[in-house]
Amino acid sequence: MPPLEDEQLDAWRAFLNAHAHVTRAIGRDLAAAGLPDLAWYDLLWTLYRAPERRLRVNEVAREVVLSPTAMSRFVDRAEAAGVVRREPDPADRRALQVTLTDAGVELLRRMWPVYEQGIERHFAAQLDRSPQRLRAMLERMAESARRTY
Amino acid sequence: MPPLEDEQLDAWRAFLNAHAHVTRAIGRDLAAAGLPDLAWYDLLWTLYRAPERRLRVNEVAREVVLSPTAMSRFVDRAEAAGVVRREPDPADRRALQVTLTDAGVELLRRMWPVYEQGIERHFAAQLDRSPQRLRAMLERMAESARRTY
DNA sequence: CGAATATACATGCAGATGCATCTAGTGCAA
DNA sequence: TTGCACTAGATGCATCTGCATGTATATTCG
Repeated sequence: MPPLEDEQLDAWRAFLNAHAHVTRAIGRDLAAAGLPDLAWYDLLWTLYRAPERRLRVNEVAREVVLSPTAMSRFVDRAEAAGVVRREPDPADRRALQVTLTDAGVELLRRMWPVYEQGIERHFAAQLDRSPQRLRAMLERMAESARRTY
Repeated sequence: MPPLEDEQLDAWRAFLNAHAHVTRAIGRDLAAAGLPDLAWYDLLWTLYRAPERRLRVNEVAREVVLSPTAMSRFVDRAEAAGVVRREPDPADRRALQVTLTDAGVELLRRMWPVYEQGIERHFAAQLDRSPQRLRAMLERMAESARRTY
């Protein structure tokens, strides 16, 4: 492996910084609008786009990159808030399917404008003209890191 | 503000994913080597490169994007571990300077090979040929988000 | 100068996380 | 079919976080 160059290291630090600042800024925007955090959007949206709008707990966990433990409790909270529901999985009695409720879809809709504006202002507005290239690069990174599990 | 396009949104999700997976992978590598988390490296390194290797608590917090509360307690732990020390700031008696101990420098040195390899494998190896351009973009993002404080 | 305001850091409290562990249910294999 | 390793998910515990607040010091301005 070639040694790490200063420019690459600088890019890495910029990566960490950009993530921290942008997610914080969006989190603040959501909180200011009386809405839950970004993580809630991720959970709800992941279910929304899933086939039949339902996924098993561990599947959602993988999608949003949360440990099964954290997801189990996250679903507790989301269920208590009425935005998702746990239902038995007919195909496997160990498993539970998490499904989106109407209130969940509704929350998703309320969050989107605020979230969208945050992504737009802090992220998309700074992109070059080829978001695909960036996306491909980021996906290679995630893939590389995921493989080491 | 132009509406958010699908490609931009895809890039955003890839960004969140890449960050989550890569930092987790590096965290695991460090843990497997019996070393503390990435955040420790950030703290120590920030002090290491600071003028005179010392910064006030809130200054370090800003550098590594941690709330002052979190940093206060992080410094507690780091001090208990003997890698940093709190010293009164002669210029302001409210403030405390955090300084690196020899053991801190030593830990930094032990962590670097593992950390470097993680950055190299999961991040740098996936970069295009112009890390500067990516870096500039990421810095614009951080800057944009920071401004909204 | 002295009062009001602002800043640096610490801390009580209420969440939220990961790890190890537990329970229940699956599936393969002898 | 029964026994055993494996998987899905929940939970106790220790740890870490943010918010609101507290204490001490600095600064500003009438």
